[in-house]
Amino acid sequence: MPELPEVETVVRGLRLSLPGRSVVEVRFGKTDFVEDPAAIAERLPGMRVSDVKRLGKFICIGLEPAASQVPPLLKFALIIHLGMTGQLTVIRSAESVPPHTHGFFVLDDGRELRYTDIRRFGRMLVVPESGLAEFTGRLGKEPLEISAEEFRQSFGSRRARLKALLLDQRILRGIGNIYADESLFRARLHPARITENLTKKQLLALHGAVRKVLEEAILSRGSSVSDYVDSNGKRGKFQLRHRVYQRDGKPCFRCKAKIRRVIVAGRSSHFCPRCQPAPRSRGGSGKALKPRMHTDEHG
DNA sequence: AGCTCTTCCTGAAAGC
DNA sequence: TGCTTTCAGGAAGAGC
Repeated sequence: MPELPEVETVVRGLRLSLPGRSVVEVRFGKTDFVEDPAAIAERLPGMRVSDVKRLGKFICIGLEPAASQVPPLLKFALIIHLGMTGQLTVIRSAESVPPHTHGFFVLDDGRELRYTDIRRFGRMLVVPESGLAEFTGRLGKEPLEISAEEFRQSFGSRRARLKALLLDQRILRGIGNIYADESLFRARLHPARITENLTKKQLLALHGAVRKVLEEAILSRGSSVSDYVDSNGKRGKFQLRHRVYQRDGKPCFRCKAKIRRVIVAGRSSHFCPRCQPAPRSRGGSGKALKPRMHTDEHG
């Protein structure tokens, strides 16, 4: 599944191909993942790519009028979310088209940008440049940019489970199931722990673990667990370095205990029961925190 | 506020 | 063997 490291890898690849190129033609297959496909097909031809950015898990392709006599007031961005199985590739137009390819952006150099998405959980839309700030404002902080202090403020006083908060794009943008689980393992924190119960030290460990996991994954060009490929159609390698994700039943690399999988916050969550002790279970090395028997039901 | 359930969609895998 | 059911999951929305 494309998360921050995968999207970052795709964006870096697109940056080598797209800026300076103009869109000649747009075609769509199925369009149920596209917001206003007719407008996109009408507005993109003649536009030139100015830049490619990543906003969390969104890919943001900046477009400006290619003809110099047109006032550059009409800048906008094509924004794409890859969902679960989305792929964005740049390839010569003559190459064969894989199944489930539903978006074609023909470029002026004999190549085209293609969008392939088996399950069509992805999203595609255009946003005028004037609306980009609002779009970005709905998202949380970049995990690779947030400071330890900001991280502590965002997480410190919440009662939700750690896993739920890590996946919440309004708090941090870009983390998905893989990197949530991998970060929690490295911080030695159970996914179901209530965030406000964490010590300062634990929050700092989590902040560091998130950064480190994401940076390592980017260096490995992302995780290819199902359909993920980069803009050249190549798979990533970080799946070979996963320590808990989809390793249930296998021994923990650190302590040999069997990795377990449970549902937390509606998502399958993989963890080591020994390295990441469950909340309120006896067993942790004794901190002063005693689990409460009863809590008030309403809030 | 935060949890669970549902919806979207397809293909793989499990069940019968 | 072959058909049917279940599951997986990012995100958004409903309902509790």
